[in-house]
Amino acid sequence: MNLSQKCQYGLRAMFELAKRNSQGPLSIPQIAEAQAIPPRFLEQILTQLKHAGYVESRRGVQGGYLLASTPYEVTVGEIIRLFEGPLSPVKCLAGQGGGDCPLLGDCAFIELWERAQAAVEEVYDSTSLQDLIDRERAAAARRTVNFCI
Amino acid sequence: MNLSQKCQYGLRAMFELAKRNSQGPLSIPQIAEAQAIPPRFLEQILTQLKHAGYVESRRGVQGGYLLASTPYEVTVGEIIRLFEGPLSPVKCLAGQGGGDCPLLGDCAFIELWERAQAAVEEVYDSTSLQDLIDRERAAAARRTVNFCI
DNA sequence: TTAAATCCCTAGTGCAACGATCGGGATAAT
DNA sequence: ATTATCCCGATCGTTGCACTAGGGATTTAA
Repeated sequence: MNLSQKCQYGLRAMFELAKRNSQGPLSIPQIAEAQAIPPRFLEQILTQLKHAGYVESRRGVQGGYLLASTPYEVTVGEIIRLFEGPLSPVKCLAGQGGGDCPLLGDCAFIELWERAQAAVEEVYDSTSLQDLIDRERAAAARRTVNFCI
Repeated sequence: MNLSQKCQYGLRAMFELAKRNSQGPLSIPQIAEAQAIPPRFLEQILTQLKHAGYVESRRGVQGGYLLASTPYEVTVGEIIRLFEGPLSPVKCLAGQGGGDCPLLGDCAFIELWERAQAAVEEVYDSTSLQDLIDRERAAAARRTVNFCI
């Protein structure tokens, strides 16, 4: 069920990069401050995102990180899988070897786990970074209207 | 995402009690063997299930544990919540106090987490122990047919 | 050419949760 | 009285998580 802090930081970093996609590279301190992430920890997270091909980096003065693709192309599901592995509630689904389940074969729960996994995958895989940006804007607009009323 | 081993053991124990509901109390060794659960660990788990009101116990010779209600009345969702707490992917949804999220209020992700939580809740809360028993029987029947063919 | 800003890599650390075990006590049936 | 069972509290080893630290490599700018 639970997503790790690292995964959430990773998503927030990607979100920040997506929001300010046109401003050139964002440095670690910039992202860290905007999204309240410990900077040295963020460094590790960005390295991981880079190795997986989701961001690019520029070194030296004025350097930083950039999205490797557009916010429309990246889904939340991909990022979560990068940090958490398969989105399955139990190990025996995750590992293709079946893990070490002693009830292999006639487990009454497998179908249940598969359905739960499919349900969250539907949500996460159908949401792109751009969707998050759009929703944030919509929420901000709603807040403004409420404030006026 | 992941359910703890303890939670899975708890579900399997409940499932075993449900399957053999009419046979009188099941002892810890009986359940442990049938479901491949370390006996001393199972003891703790059954205690937890008892305190929460899901099972009853009989002491002494011929004692053991019984389901406190019918397999139709208990959902998988309840049991999972007993061991794992709220079915939310992030802390800030789980704690009614909002946890310690520094972005409280204008977080672009909240709606996403709510949707993911609702998706798994739909699956887990709509499955009773009896459903699991029925599905296991159906799966066994399917295997028999395949074997005959 | 030097200096500053930035990313890059490899450890290492403290803590809490998890999975499991242990010892010994209470209770009930025979 | 004996035995089978549950009951309770403590403990223990491992692992993963969240985070910190130190020192190096590049690139731009002055």
